[in-house]
Amino acid sequence: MTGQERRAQVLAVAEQEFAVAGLHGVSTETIAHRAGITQAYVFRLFGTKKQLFLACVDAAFERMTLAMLGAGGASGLEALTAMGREYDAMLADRTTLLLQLQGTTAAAAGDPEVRDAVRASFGRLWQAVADTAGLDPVAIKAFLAFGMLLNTGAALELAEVDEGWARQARTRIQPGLFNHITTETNQ
Amino acid sequence: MTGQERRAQVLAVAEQEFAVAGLHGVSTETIAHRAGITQAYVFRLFGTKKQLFLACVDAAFERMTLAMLGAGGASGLEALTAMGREYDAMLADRTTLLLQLQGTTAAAAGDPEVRDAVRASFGRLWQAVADTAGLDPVAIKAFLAFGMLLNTGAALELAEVDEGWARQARTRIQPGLFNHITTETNQ
DNA sequence: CAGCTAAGTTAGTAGGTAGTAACTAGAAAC
DNA sequence: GTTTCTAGTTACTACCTACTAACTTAGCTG
Repeated sequence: MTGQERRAQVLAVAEQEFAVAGLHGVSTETIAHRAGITQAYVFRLFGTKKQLFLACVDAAFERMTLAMLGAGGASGLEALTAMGREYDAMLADRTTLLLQLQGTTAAAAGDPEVRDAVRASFGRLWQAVADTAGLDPVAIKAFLAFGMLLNTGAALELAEVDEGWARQARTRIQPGLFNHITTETNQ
Repeated sequence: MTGQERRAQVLAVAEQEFAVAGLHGVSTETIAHRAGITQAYVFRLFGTKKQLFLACVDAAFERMTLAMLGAGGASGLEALTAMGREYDAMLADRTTLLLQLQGTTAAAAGDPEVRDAVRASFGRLWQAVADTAGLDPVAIKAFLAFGMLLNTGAALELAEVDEGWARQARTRIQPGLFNHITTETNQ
């Protein structure tokens, strides 16, 4: 296997592990074993555990950002509707959603390297949504806020909770909502 | 110092540590040392590290829930406005916000004990907001979604970021927004 | 003062942790 | 046909980890 192929494979394994367990919740040994290599080689490929973690988080935000940019073409509300569909499709990809969450919480630890990297990723995502939709800042903010709630839902596995509040957390929001937000906040 | 006093003190220290570093990001030794006792005594007081962590997360959600319930009295939109003020005041209490985030991400690991506890806490918070405001489910959902975004902002320390998107993430949302949401989703 | 209880410590176990240095097998290059 | 590069391993260090059992000290009570 070439270096690039191996790197991609290790990254894929690491993403799954970090997504559920977080930076300190899984060992490099576990990741290496699942990838079928020795732990020492993981360090050869990625330098430090933190760098591997950040590569995973970055990839997750990048996937989400590209999905949002890919929903462009149409403008304004239509673009937001398309992005909503994209975000909804992302619900199936639990790893991506959880990595955003894990990156965000890891950023709270105060390590500037982690914090700055996650900030930058989040900023790019925000900017992508804002540029693609071109709507009122409040509508963009609302859109991303619902995104954060979906991430929470993924972590708590609300899909399998049969209670009133959990069902309400699951209901798809109507795209028209953001149109009303835009209209009302600009009146 | 009595057992109860010591318990409360250890809990306070543990909350601060877990809030920034998460369940696996801080050792019981560190917490014990900061509380001025031996590590062994922490286990005598709380049984396991996980139980101590869950006690911290529980306390954070409980504080938030009580703050929301305390904003009641008025009904409907006025209650939501008051709750918004409460949530905004909570921004000063970074520990509480981050513990919600840490609890949520820890729940992703698949441990049923953690997941069920955090689910229950989150459900109680949701129910408290819903009962106090008594508004449309979509408005409640939007309110809590913005809450999740504030938690994210706390983790990334967006308050000190001087970029367009970060400034938009900081802007207070107008309470009237939720009224429009209620009106529009019920039309 | 004897006995009990509550608060707390000492000293350990058993295993995991990130990270490093030195080595090796095979293929490609000149 | 030797050299050089690439993918990968072995073997290790130094230390941290949650958790336990047995002991101690001080105050309260009969």
